Amino acid sequence: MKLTSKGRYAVMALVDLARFDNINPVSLRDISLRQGISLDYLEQIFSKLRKKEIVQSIRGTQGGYILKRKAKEIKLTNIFDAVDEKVKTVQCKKESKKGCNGKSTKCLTHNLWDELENHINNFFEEKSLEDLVKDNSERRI
Amino acid sequence: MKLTSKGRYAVMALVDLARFDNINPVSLRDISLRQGISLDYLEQIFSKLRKKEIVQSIRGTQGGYILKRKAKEIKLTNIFDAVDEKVKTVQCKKESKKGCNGKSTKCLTHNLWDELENHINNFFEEKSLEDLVKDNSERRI
DNA sequence: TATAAACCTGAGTAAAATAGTCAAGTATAT
DNA sequence: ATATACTTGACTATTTTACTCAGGTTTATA
Ligand code: FES
Ligand code: FES
Repeated sequence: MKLTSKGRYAVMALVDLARFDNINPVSLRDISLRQGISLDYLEQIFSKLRKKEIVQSIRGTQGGYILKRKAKEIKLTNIFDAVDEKVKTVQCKKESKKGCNGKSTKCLTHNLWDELENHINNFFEEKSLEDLVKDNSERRI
Repeated sequence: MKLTSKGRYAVMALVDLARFDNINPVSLRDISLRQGISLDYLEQIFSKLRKKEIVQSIRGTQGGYILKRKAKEIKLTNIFDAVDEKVKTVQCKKESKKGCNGKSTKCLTHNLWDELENHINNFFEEKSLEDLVKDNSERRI
């Protein structure tokens, strides 16, 4: 079970962006330099974040990105959802009555993985971008 | 973030095995048929489980595997550890003072991922094989 | 109005991880 | 003897990841 770079970078970039929230748009180039993430890769990620209305883009010179919603209202779960970093523990289709083994009942471990999925998602639903920015500025004092 | 087949199968196979605990050794062939897991793959998995003393093998005809420890004392975390299904959220080496970005401080999200890792591992440390077997037999009543 | 900064889009690709298979054994109950 | 079942190690196809690359378009500003 591991976190992918895409998810990790998305959050990292947004924390960076959120720290300058509403002062100026932040260019991907700056984020790229500060956080050591490839610019081209960031563009892919921000394209998805924009489509899910987490950030807003401002084109042209002096352009960049700003948050579209308040940092408090952006949960980790929204970010992960936007970049397709999904938690997948069960093998079967949840809606189907069939199990992952192809049989007509769910497998011996289905409930367990379902519980695990909820356990992890709870964590993501609780954390907001604001929390992350705060945690970070506290560390710096 | 997803669970691999190896981890999923390891737990599934052990729940199957634990249900017959100490009556008879259970052959991998039987588990393979009941759970729909390739026999060859099961062999790989049980080789690891044996090395970590979670199961014990009995060779020859009528042979198979039995649990080496009590089901109550086998936690999910032990199983996952045995088959190298590890939870990996941070990118950097935890011991190192360097960050995942190559800089001399930890990145903006390091603490977050560390918390997440603990959150997930807590789940694995709480659940024992006994719990899983019970959950399952209850469902059947 | 020329220019450069910055966003935008889609395709392509190398490397890594996963999910197995395959082959050739050894041990033991019957 | 023989069939059942564990043991071991190598090998491979597929999928996923983590990017790169090549072209755009928009807009502030000199
Ligand atoms: S994971 Fe859902 S049936 Fe096995
Ligand atoms: S994950 Fe540890 S420094 Fe970034």
